[in-house]
Amino acid sequence: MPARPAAPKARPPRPRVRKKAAATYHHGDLRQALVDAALAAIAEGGLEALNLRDLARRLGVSPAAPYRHFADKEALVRAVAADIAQRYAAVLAQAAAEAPPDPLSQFRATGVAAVRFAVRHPAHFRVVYTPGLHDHRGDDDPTRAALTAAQAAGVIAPIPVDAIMLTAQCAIYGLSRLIVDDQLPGGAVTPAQADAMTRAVTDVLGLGFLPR
Amino acid sequence: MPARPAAPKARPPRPRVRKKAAATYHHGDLRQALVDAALAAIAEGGLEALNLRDLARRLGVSPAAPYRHFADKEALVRAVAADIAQRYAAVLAQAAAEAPPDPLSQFRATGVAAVRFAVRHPAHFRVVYTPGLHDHRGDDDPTRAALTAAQAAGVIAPIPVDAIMLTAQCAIYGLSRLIVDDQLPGGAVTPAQADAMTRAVTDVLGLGFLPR
DNA sequence: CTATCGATGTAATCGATGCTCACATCCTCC
DNA sequence: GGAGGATGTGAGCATCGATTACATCGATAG
Repeated sequence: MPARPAAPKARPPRPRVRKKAAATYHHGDLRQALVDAALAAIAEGGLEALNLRDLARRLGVSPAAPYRHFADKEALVRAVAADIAQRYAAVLAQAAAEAPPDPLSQFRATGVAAVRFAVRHPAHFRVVYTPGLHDHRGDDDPTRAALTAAQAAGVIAPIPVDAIMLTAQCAIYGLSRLIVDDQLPGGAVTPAQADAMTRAVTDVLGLGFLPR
Repeated sequence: MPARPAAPKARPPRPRVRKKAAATYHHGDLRQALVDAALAAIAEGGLEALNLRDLARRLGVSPAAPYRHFADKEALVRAVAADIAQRYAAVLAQAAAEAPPDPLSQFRATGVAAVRFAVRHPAHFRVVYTPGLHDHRGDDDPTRAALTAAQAAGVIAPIPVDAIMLTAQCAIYGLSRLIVDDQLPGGAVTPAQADAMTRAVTDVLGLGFLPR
């Protein structure tokens, strides 16, 4: 019997990338397909719902195939986290670019953008902040930049910049997480409510470091 | 052959609670023992390292025994989370009781206590704040109480209390999580550094809502 | 005292999942 | 057109959560 029987299993045709057609055996770009599929699976059911066999099944590939591209499950998740981190950073940068240049506007805009991202993509937010999956310590956070510039220009009060930045980072991250983890009184949070909360938080913070 | 052979398997003697001795078969208080063992296992290796078979093994009990006391693994983890939540609340309450009664002191004391708990018991902190495991929305947080009382006494600025409380909660929770998840620049955080950061954050917040 | 019954623990087993290994297939490049 | 590396397959192992039928124990009623 030949190694490849007539009708081994009905499989959906796989998208090809490198060559035109001749669709079988090799996938084309399994690595990226895995990352994309994992992204979708996580968005649906969270990180706990991610499972390599299911991913392989959806891509019409054997359960062992993913291991040709990722050493283990965690490596795949790290790739996914890197992907998410990139989009997240892009969203923040764009928000800052579109906002007026004054420090409070910048600060508020990036804060709102960060919280919005968390509200819209809670599962992705959790993954990108899961310890060990991505390093956020080098993030050149637009918030930091805006605040540093503001103090250099003498627009904000003469308190240690580090303290301000730390407080701002904590408040925005804390708000994001509390919303994402549904741990705020009143239950699930709508996008509009999230925006209002972000504005409230940035205002209170602004009271602290803007001169009056 | 008798149902219970002479030397079935060498097992460590199990602690008895109900009666004096005659140690075999029934454990005594397996439920509590499971919670305690889970607490220890989580403290060592985090929630991912928790596994029912290992727990059963350590307690000298069959892998199926835990299912007599918990419907499934999640039920056990929920019991553990409740246990942690109780200790966490007690720690916060004690810190508030020991601090001077003025609002900033109260606020700072509970903040410091919360962050300290996170630094000392990072795995437990993560578990108690894992979504779905424990409901924190009813937490009568001493911080909230302190701030409400303070505003009632006219000690803080006339800004919406809700905004202040939200900001404070976000900042303290955010700081705790950033430390626990090791996502702050500079790597791992010592208890002393954590205290300093907490004080910095509470001070910046205090600038916002304390009248000047 | 003893028969009974509910509570608790056991043994055996299933199904899902991460991962490995030997082998098959295909593409590229000399 | 042949060799070799890259990629995918199939079979299978180990671990773990969970279930089921059965065993054992302790309390209690008669």
